[in-house]
Amino acid sequence: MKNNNINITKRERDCIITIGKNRNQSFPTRISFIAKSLDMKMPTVEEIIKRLVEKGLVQKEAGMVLLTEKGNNCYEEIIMKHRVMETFLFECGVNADEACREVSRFDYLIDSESADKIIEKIGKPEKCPHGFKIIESKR
Amino acid sequence: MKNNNINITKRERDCIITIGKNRNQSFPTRISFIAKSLDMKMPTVEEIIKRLVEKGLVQKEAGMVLLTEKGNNCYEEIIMKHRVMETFLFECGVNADEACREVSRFDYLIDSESADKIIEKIGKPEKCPHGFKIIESKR
DNA sequence: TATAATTGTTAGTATTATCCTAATAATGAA
DNA sequence: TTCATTATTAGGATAATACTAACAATTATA
Repeated sequence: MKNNNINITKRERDCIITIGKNRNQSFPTRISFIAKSLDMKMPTVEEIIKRLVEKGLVQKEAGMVLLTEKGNNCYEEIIMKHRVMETFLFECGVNADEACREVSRFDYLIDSESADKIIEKIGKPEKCPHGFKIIESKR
Repeated sequence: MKNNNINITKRERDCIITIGKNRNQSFPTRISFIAKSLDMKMPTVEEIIKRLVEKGLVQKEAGMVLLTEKGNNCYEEIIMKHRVMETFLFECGVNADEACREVSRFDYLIDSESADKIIEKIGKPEKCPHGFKIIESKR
């Protein structure tokens, strides 16, 4: 009730978002892809992924980086929190992609219980305002 | 426009809030007081304050820890962001002191420009919902 | 005032998260 | 098979957060 369900860091969040976004793509998610997406070097990504594996959120399979069920839940939660907050900011008059960038800094810090309550107030948006993709902010 | 005006860490934020909250109190703000308030040891606080002095947000005077003008502006900004977000969460049905605790995790990450826009939407609350004091969250 | 208690500071460490380069290993493509 | 890409490991570096121990300075009190 008081804290977030899963404790992750900003960069772990970024990696989860990158992997999750790429789930249903034709090409598999690889360390190199995540590194390119987030403008990081591969060993840096390797280390963050290592931690996510330890936390049971990610698994490696034949060179691919996949979300576990737990990781997928975590991803869905962050996306939900992100969209809800972003929609709110957008309705306040913040530019859509600016709102996206900004919310990326703290979406993962929002309580799930709070996010649920915000949803009741604001509705569950299926996508970012204006259809912008959720970005993994570069630090 | 894209980033926050001043770059501070979570703990720097906590210290600024503690000092700012104590500004007009009869007793001066000391390292020991901040340490007690935030449940940290004095050398830890000393180091964070050292960084805040380097950033021009805090100054030391006769054993007292004071906010500079810049530091005071920073404090006012965070408080504003905090209250506005907290009010929003409260209106969504989140318990007042829970909202306070939660918002303390990310208030300092909100853009000033966004906060201004939220204010136009939600009004400028003079105090937290239910009059709870803004707390410096314990990590 | 002398002593005790509280505060402040410095030194020295530790941990975690982020990052990197360089080297090597493995895999895939041509 | 050779080249290129990708993955991994090793080895560092830095910043933020935290601590204990030791000592200095200040304040309070007996």
